[in-house]
Parts: sequence; C-alpha cells; structure tokens
Amino acid sequence: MGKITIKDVAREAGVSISTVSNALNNVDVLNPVTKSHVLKVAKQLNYVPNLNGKQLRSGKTKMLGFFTTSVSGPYFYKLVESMSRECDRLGYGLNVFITKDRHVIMSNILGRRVDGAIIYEELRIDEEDITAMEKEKIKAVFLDRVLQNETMGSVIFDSYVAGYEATKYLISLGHKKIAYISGVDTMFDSVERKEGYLAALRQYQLPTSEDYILQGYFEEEGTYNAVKSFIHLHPDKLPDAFLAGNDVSAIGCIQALKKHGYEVPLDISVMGFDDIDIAQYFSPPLTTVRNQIARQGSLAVNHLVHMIQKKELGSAQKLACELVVRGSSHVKIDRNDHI
Amino acid sequence: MGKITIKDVAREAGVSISTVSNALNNVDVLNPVTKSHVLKVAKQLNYVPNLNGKQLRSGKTKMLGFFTTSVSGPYFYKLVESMSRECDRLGYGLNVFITKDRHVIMSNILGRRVDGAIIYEELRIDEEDITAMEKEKIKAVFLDRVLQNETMGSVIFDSYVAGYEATKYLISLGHKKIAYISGVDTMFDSVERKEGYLAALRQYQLPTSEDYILQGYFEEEGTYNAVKSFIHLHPDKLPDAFLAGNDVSAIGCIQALKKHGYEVPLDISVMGFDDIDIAQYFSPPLTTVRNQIARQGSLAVNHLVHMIQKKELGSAQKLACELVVRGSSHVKIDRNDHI
DNA sequence: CCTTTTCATGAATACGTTTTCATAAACTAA
DNA sequence: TTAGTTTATGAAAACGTATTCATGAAAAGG
Repeated sequence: MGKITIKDVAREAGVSISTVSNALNNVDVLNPVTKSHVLKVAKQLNYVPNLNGKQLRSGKTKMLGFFTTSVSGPYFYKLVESMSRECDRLGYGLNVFITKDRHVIMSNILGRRVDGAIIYEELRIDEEDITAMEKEKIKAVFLDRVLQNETMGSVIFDSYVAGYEATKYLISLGHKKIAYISGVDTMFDSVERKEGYLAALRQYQLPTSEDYILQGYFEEEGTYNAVKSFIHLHPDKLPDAFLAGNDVSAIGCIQALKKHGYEVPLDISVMGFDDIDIAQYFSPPLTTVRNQIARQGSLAVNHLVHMIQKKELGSAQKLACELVVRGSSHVKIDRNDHI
Repeated sequence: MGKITIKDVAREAGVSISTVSNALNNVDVLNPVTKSHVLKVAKQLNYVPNLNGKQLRSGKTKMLGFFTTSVSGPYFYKLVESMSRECDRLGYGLNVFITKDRHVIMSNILGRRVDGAIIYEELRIDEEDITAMEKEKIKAVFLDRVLQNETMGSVIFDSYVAGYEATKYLISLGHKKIAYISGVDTMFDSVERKEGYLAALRQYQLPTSEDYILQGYFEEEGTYNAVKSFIHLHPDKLPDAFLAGNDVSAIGCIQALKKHGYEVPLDISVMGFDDIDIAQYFSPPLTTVRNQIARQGSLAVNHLVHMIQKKELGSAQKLACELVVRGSSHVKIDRNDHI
C-alpha cells in the first residue's frame, strides 16, 4: 500500500474529495456529523496532506524564507531564534537558507518555495533581482540594508548614532586618542559606526587619522593580528582607547593588548558593539552598545507577514541602540602622574 | 501579465511543453539547436520554474530538513554550517526547522516538504512516528540519540568515553574529590558523560557521592547558581576539581568560584566538554574535550543522502573525541603545604 | 400544496510540472 | 525501392490538492 491521499480518505469515508478537503480545512459548510466522521477516518488512516499538492493548488506555502550567508555567531542565532518564534506566533514556518549563491536565492523565492523572504544584507541582491520580485508581487524584507527602492521592507539598526554615542562616551572619560577597528567595508553597520565615530571626533575637535583606523574584519583573529601589528609598527603612538567594530573584535583586541602587557581598562579602554552573550562574562566584562537583535527579527517577520497579507508595500524601520557600560572602559589615567 | 510558466515558454519558442521541460532538465534526446533555442527563450522571458509543480510531479524536493529545538550556541551553528556545506556539495538544499511541536515535524516530513530528515535528539520523536516514517519509506538520521530501531541512521559522539577520559585526566593530575556538573538528564550526551565519569572514579577506587553531582542544566546561569549554593551548603567539602557537563557550564562554574574568591586552576581545576569557540579565549583558557561537531554534521548529511539515493537502511555511527588541555586545569596543590 | 430559499454534497477543473507513449520524419540496410 | 530502425517532437496523463459551480434535498414561506 502506497502513500495515503485525500482520495483514499474520501473513498473510505464514503464521501467526495471536496468534502474531505472542506472537513480538513475547517470550511464551515459541512454537516458537523459528516465532518467529524471524515476527520475520524482521516486520523484512523494516518492521513497527512501532501504539502506540494496543497501548495501548488493554493499558491501559498505558509513559509517564510530567511536567506543568509551564515548562522554562526551570537548575532545570527539570536536573530534566527526571534524570527522563528514570531513565525510560530503568526502561523508561518521559517525556512533558513544558508548560501551565497544569488541564483539559489532567486529560484527559491521566484519558484515560490516561500511566501516571502527576509534577506541578510551581505548577500547584496541586485536591483535587477529586486525588480524581478516586484513584478511577481513578491514581498521581501532586508536586514541591515538601506534601500533606494520603496517597495520592499527593511529593518536596520541606527548604527551611525551607535558609533557616535560610543565615541562620545569614550571622550567623556577623558580619552583623546581613540582608534576605530573597522569590520567589513561593504557592510552597512560597519560603515555607519565608523561614520558616527568620525562625526563625534570632529564635533569635539579631536584629530582624525587614517592610522587610527584598523581593519579587524569583525573577527577575533583578524583584530588580534591588526592590533598586534599596530603595536609593532607604532609602539609610541598607542591610543587611549579602542572602539572595536563589534564585540568579537573587541575581544580580539583585548587579547592582543593583554599579550603585549597592557592592562585593560587601566592602560587602555576598549569597547565594542552588539552586547553578545559572553560580553558580560568576559574578563574584563565588555563595555558595549547593545542592538535589539531579537526585536529586529520579530519586527522583520511581522512586517513581512503584514506585507503579504495586506498586500502592502514595505517600509524602512530603524531600531534604536543602547549603551552598556561595564569593565573594559575606564576614566583616562595619565600614567606619568605616578612617576 | 501574470507569472510566466513553462507553457508560455513553449508557446513563445514554438515548441511543446515536453520539449521545454527536456531542454531545461538536460535530458539529452533533443536536437541541440532546439535545445539552445528553448533555453534562450526561457532566459529572455526570465522564466523560473515553479518548485511546487516540480516537486508534486517528481515526488522529490532536493531538500533535507534539519529539525531542532534551537540553533542557539556554538554547538548548533557549527553543526548547521557543516550540514549546509555538505548539502551544497551534494546538490541538496538544507531546511532548518526550529520547533518543539512533534506535529509540525511530522507533517513536514510525511507531507514531503523534504526528501529526508535530520533530527536532533532533544525532540524525542516517538516509536510510533518512526514507524510511520518507515511505512512511507522516509529516511531520517538522528543526532545524539541511540535507536533501538535499525532502519534509521544516527550519528552520536562517544560521550561515555569522553566522560571517562576527562575524569581519568583529572585523576592523573592528583585530584581525588571530583564533582560532576550534570546537564539535562534526558539528553544522551549528558547521561553518557556522567556514566563515563562514574566509571573512571570506580576504576580508580575513588568514592562517588550524590553530593558531588550538581545540576547545571547545560547553562551558564544554572551552573553558576548550582555552584554558588553548593559553596554555601558545604563550604568545607569543596572538591579538588569540577567536571562540567559542557563548556558553557564550565564557564558558569568558574564565574561562581571566582566570585567566592577561589582561584582556577590553582585552588580548583575545572574542565568542560565541547571546546566551543570562546573556550580558548576565556580566562583561564578552558581545558575541555572536543567533539567533532562539523564531522557530525557532514556525516549525517552524507549518510542521509546515501540512504535516500541508494534506498538503503541507516546505521549507527559513532565519533571519537579528543582531550584539549589548556589553562583551567592544574596539578593538585595542597595548600596546607604552604602553612 | 406549491414555490422559494437554504443547506449539504459531489463532479469537474485548475495549479505547473515531469514523464510515458505515440507518431512523424529521417535515416539505414537490403 | 521497401522494410526496418533511429531520432526528434508533441499530446496527454499524472502528481495531490483546493475551489468553483451545479445539483438535489430539505426547510421555510405563502
């Protein structure tokens, strides 16, 4: 005996296919007696509807797709977890696609494997693809990416303000020589944070210098190496404080400083962005700027579902950030005082 | 103009539907001229095949489903990343479902949204469901779970040996009072590690005691609280070493010990399991037992695809572990010596 | 009692694709 | 040439479901 279909249930229950379909989908035109009878037979036969048939006919999958290059690291799993939770709440499933292949993404979206898409910015979908999606009236929400386009949604962090506030905070501690450890230059967050950092320096009339902008690639090891080589190259020009592009980077920075005998935060203050899980347990606990990651996830899903169900266009949403002061930053101490 | 289907391509190219299908799917019965002409027209119309139609007809989705309760934490993202990579390599897509709802899982599997399933043990699928899958000849691989059943695959870590070897190592450092911080008692790894721990103690004639088995729930905070209350209850009976159920737990343990003025590893050795990313950067760097997580992921996918394509039954695979000695463990120092 | 309305059900179609099978055309072997 | 064979193509069926519409029965209205 092969796979049991709606046909088998119909035959066994002595009714038509449409009646079974109506019973299973709670269409209230049925005699309650027939309905419960059909349901009983269906359960008894262990009937499970074939989703491909269902989806083909209805044109809906009740699935949202999250397209990303990676799920590694605290940012992603907080994000995915919150999206998943919100999907659950709204009666959708979440489909996580990890890929860098634009073609895979588009064929899944345009091929209707999902009802809508949430796309992580690093994927950099072209305008051309977005146009294709518009034509098909497909809804999408972009994360961490600003769009020229007004038809799709987006949820971004106000990273410019984050960078600005962080820098302002370091200045308020008395630091004057503040270095920035950059992430990846194609990424929105990274660039915005740097712009905010530069803006704050300018506002307080502090000098900005290319030497004080390192490349850490948002990675622990990348930052470790960058800071290490900075120390070797400019042992005399060490900054008062490092503003790392994210917490992972801040950790790499602190590792490198420790390794070379500097104490954080007494000798040098270090802070990051994101407030990842380990930030508070790290030694020293990280001063950082917290993004509302879970909020971003649930908002993206909410927005997308709204767009799908109300057939509306998307809009750009911006989330505020929050300064978290912990042990890796300290009021500037002039060591010369002690001599 | 609505969605472009294979029909439109056929009309536009002046051929039949079957010819278009053959051209697109590289069935080599076609005149190369017709084929390339069809392909050109398809591209020109921006045709993208509807996956639901495709899947319904062919009975295949070329998708594997990973069913899990969570993707949070280093274990999961390493696992997911490696599974995704392996799926790519084998021409499959990976579908991550985060849910605890048995019904959601079964309707996705039996409803053929995926060609096969990888199931994380915490979900505890019933025998009944497994039987249902067998009947439908659906293939599945279970992670971290041993099966009575011989029809499905499984990939587990040899956690018993891991627990045994870790304990043996601590004993070799001269520790005699060794406590175990348990994870979740329904989880295979947690139980096996504890059994290995107990076996090692017995073998070396060291006493085992219920007092020395704490509940940390595989969580930082849970462990922190457990260790804290242990210190309050038995300040005089502190162990020489803590063997934590995993690294996250070990970190919580060390936090608690530090908080109460104990030095790790000089006063007390602590070690964990898993070798998560931060283990080496933590202060002190964690001594731990490393599991081949990435290997588990790729093996599971490989095995599953093999089962699907060769229509074979699954088997149980066991992965060896590896002791990683770092700074959180130390040869036993009897502080009385110094007095 | 007849007409109209409501109610419950089933037959048939459509969704977009792959695949089987028939057929026509173009070769090959005598 | 004629029969047999290969090659390229298309018509039609099938996958499993939701949905539209027709139909018959029962209830309501007069």
